[in-house]
Amino acid sequence: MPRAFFARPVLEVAHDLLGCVVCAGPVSVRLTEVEAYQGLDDPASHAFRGPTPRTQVMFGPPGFLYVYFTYGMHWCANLVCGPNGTASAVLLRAGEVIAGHEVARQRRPAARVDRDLARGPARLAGVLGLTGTDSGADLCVRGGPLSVMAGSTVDSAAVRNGPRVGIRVATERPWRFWLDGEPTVSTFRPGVLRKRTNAQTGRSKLK
DNA sequence: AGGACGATTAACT
DNA sequence: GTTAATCGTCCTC
Repeated sequence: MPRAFFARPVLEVAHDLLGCVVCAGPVSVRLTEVEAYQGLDDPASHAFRGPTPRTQVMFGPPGFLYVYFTYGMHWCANLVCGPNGTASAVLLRAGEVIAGHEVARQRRPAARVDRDLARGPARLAGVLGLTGTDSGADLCVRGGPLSVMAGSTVDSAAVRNGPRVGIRVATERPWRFWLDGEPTVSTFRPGVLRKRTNAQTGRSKLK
């Protein structure tokens, strides 16, 4: 896709990414579920507290890949969107593998059925073979680790949206988008609430 | 320098 | 339905 596709408001891009096809080597995935993160205006975004070495790519121009490591074992992939500097991105949450099944199964041996190959953000990044070394890659040049292409037309009436999965803040923002009835869409799960500790509140010691 | 937590998954009961 | 795995990142002191 041209950079102008990613340069639009992130909610618009998230909606339009459904049905698009992402390709990494021989593996192609048709996107069925994504989430929008609106940078500095979104407490749930990694970019909310300003740029860090990890999130620097989000603060650059749209059309680049942001890959992060989480839970000590998983990679997740985002596409940087919106006007330059807004630090917005779309998390690729799930999709249907439509080509390269053999390589996809090698990359994700734990998947028991093909439906599970790219069901969930870490599985999707895994099936695409993306890791931290791919973060910062340009999506709009040939030969990169990931390319995004238009898929078959999606009926806008099939697009649903609702709260994002697994987050503890900004839970009221309905910025998760998915295709109704797709078996690869992950089930909703609220963020796990944990008790705040003294160290986190910064109030452990008396003043 | 120390510690809490995570845009999750797989393997359990 | 529950929970362990596992470590980079970032906040706090």
